[in-house]
Amino acid sequence: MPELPEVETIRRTLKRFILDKTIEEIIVYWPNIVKYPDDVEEFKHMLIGQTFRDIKRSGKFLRFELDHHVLLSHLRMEGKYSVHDQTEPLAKHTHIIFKFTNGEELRYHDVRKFGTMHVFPKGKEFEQKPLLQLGPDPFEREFTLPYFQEKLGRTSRSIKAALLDQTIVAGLGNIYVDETLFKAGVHPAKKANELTVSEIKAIKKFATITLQEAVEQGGTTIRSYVSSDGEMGMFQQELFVYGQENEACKNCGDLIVKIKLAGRGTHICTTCQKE
DNA sequence: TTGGGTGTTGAGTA
DNA sequence: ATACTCAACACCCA
Repeated sequence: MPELPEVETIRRTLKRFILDKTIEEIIVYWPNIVKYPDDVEEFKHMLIGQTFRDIKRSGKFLRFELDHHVLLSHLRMEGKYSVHDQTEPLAKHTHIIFKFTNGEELRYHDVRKFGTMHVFPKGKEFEQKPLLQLGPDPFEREFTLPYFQEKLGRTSRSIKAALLDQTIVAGLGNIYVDETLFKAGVHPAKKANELTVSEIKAIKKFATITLQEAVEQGGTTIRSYVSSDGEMGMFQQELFVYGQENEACKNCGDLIVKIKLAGRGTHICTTCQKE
């Protein structure tokens, strides 16, 4: 569920709770979440005794920086972090616990168990999967018009599929791709390499604006997303097309329709977004 | 009741 | 290279 704005909100709220906290013990109830190292005991060994120094973000990945290692965490559809006193009862679907030396603990909760974690020595995290192939997010300096033009010009896939491709631009998911393409007035089925320069400029501009505004609103809560202090996002009030099927387009009044594209539910106004 | 859909992504196939 | 299906898993709703 979380896309860039939700991950960024989680990053900011979680920082307040875990910086300078030291890991004393780790409990893993669902080992499949730990992708690297493949041995869970080694995963624990690399982190125990270390202190959280910072939390950063790359696209939809959280990067927990400790003294000597970095924990990469991808929330996929339903991953959540929260901090509790160790005496509080565990919620259902809590799969990994990082116990601190101060009696608190960081809990990873994930109803669908799709989330992933990787641990690498500090500085090595960008040299291998999963960050190696990740493109820049719209807030990074590398996300320039020439870069974006070059990437889009090299694929005949739909612009929807291209924007969901995290190696081209990181951080957009199904909600923000649909919102971006609506605001840019581009039909999601249009082939990426057939877009005009002005369409590419509009997509770039509205992707950045939409993500920025969603960060300012604390993300989008559709069903289950809450940040690490339990707060819901507010950006769902600002959605133009996502989840708005059979509602009137806020721009022209025609009905928003939902189609299937790139394997995903896709929301469009067929008047504002011509093929 | 049950099957299809869900804010993600990777693998396998043609 | 791309598109399509399936997989991981649990829950919700028509």
